[in-house]
Amino acid sequence: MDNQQELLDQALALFSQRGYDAVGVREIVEAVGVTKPTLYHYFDSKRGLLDTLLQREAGEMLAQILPAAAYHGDLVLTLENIVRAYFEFAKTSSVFYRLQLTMYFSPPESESNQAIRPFSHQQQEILEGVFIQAAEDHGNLRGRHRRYAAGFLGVINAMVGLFLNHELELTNEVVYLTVHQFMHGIFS
Amino acid sequence: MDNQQELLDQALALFSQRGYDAVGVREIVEAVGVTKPTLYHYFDSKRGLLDTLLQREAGEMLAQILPAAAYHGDLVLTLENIVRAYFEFAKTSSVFYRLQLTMYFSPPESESNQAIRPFSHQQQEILEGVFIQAAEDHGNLRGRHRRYAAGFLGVINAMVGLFLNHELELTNEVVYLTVHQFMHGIFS
DNA sequence: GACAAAATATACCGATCGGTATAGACTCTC
DNA sequence: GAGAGTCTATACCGATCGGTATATTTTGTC
Repeated sequence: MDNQQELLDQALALFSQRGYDAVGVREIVEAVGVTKPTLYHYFDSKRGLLDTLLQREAGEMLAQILPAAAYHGDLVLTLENIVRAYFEFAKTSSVFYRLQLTMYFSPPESESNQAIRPFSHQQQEILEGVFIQAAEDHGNLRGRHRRYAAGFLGVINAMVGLFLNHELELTNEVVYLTVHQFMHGIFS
Repeated sequence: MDNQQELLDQALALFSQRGYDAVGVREIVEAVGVTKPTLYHYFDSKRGLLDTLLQREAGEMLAQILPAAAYHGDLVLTLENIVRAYFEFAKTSSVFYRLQLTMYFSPPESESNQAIRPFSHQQQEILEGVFIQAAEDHGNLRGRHRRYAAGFLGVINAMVGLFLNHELELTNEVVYLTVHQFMHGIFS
């Protein structure tokens, strides 16, 4: 009976399936069984709906990743916690994970990308922070935090991508293998 | 004076900037300075325009990557060649690289994703083939080719992503570092 | 220069787009 | 139970969507 939340839920499902631009507000309100003025009562615009949706979902995602990214001297442990947090979120919120991934890689001047950018930026800073802190203990990491953060997120998203296509299960073993490979390469 | 190629060029630029769904055919023909029937004379539909565009650009991309992915017993050398080929293509065709990346991560039921899928599949098979061949020489790689291919492409795209955001130059040093990290991890 | 074919333009199609003016229904407070 | 504020529906807006019927211009061939 909560039309506002139902609108967010259906918008999430539809955006994730076919994309923000390809889904009209008409389709969203019909999926919920309400009319357009109801949507525009809660959200000022289609873009406002997207922003509210992101605040809800991305907020939850960051809330799960942030504590996992606390570095306390053990880089391997921290990276494993991060990967586990990403995998867990991908498993419990796969629909949003897909949307977030799509938006991150959407064209730079698209509304999608502009809406996700603050969230992506926070994500990037969290990961970079880990490598910056770790560089205090391991000098040979210094100055490479940006590349490492981007590469690390790249492999995480690659694994989640396989999972979303049902080509991989996100087990604890994959967590270990992902971090181990990142730290020591594919030969060890 | 070649309207067909100009239409493809402008479509590429616009799709890459703002996305396939957000760009109307009207905008494309206006950018070229022709009218809609001209576009529909060369391409049956907007989707047909996209398909023709992909055939042209993705064909060229694969043509540059395929020879670099020839494995002749030296995995490090092959991976460096692959990374170099990707980086070179990203530098000379950054607009299409962005579009291709966007389409690869676009929603599974979107036209964008469906159009790029055959190309993505070829890409994936090329990379997996390298790791399958290399596993004949290095047994400990066996059975992991899918994860390795996905992860490797993940870091490549992460580096190109930094480049597209002007946060990284794709130098030969980055080629070496990317492959070295993949093979031996961040500590060595 | 006649003729066919390819290329392009004018003007239009129905459908959908995001968004809203207006009014009625529901809920809560006093 | 009167009034205020929230919520929702009917019905509509101008603009744009992808696409096309028709006609005209250009181009190449003989």
